[in-house]
Amino acid sequence: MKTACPRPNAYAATCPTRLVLDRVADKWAVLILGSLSEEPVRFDELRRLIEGVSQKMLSQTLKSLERDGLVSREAIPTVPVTVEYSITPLGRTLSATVDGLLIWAETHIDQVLKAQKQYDAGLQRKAA
Amino acid sequence: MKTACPRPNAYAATCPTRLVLDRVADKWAVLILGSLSEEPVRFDELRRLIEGVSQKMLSQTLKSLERDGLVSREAIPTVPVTVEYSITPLGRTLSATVDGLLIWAETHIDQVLKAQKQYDAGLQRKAA
DNA sequence: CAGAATCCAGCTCGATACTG
DNA sequence: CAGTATCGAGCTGGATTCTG
Repeated sequence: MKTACPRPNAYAATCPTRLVLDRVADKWAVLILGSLSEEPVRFDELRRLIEGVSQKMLSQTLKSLERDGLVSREAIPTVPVTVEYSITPLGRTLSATVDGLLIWAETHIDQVLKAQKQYDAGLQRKAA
Repeated sequence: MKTACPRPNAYAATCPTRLVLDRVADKWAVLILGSLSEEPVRFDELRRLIEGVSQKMLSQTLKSLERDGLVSREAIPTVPVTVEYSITPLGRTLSATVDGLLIWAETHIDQVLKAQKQYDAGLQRKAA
């Protein structure tokens, strides 16, 4: 707890750490960042790439990401308009950090699943 | 994309990576894990420590964390009962990973805030 | 193609009250 | 102290429809 914005109680509405956490907590945001890691992608392409997004959530999330400076938007004046989204350098550093989490998930999911089974089994016995 | 559970499209309901992400996305879960990092803490103590939790969310989140094997619960048979929650080794590895995110937040929040200002300023001009 | 706007079903979460 | 149970307001997000 030696940082300017103290953890773990950095969640007061006034504290901006919360803002970042909320962003990462957003399923679609993480997915979008990942999809843009290799190259710029168009709106509709993203829609197909990210299975299950509604166009509302896609548009909404892209707008937030752009506002946060994590993604940049470029409208190319073709007919009809083409819009390319790409990840910014800032977004890339965040993405790298999030990757740490994904790796944790992949390497520890077995333990989590096992713990769940044991827990549920314990409840079974009590119920009986 | 060389992992067993492919990213970024690891979000299908069947894919357990999602489960972990959802856990991390949970504000209270992160806060609880942080609060337990030093030593075991009792329920009511947690309630005071974590400003703004309802006892419902605290109880609910603790239960999930316990089920996932991230937190362990020990009931001490005093009168009235005392219950101590502590972080497990598994929970500690997750917490360490999440810390990376918190550090990112602290070191980059300035850039994010600045980007937001610029974005909002841009909208202003259009509206005018 | 790239969105904006509207409508509403469902789930989350806080508040409140009660229990062992 | 350590919870559980219930209820309702509010927000989230999907489906649908429409525009430049």
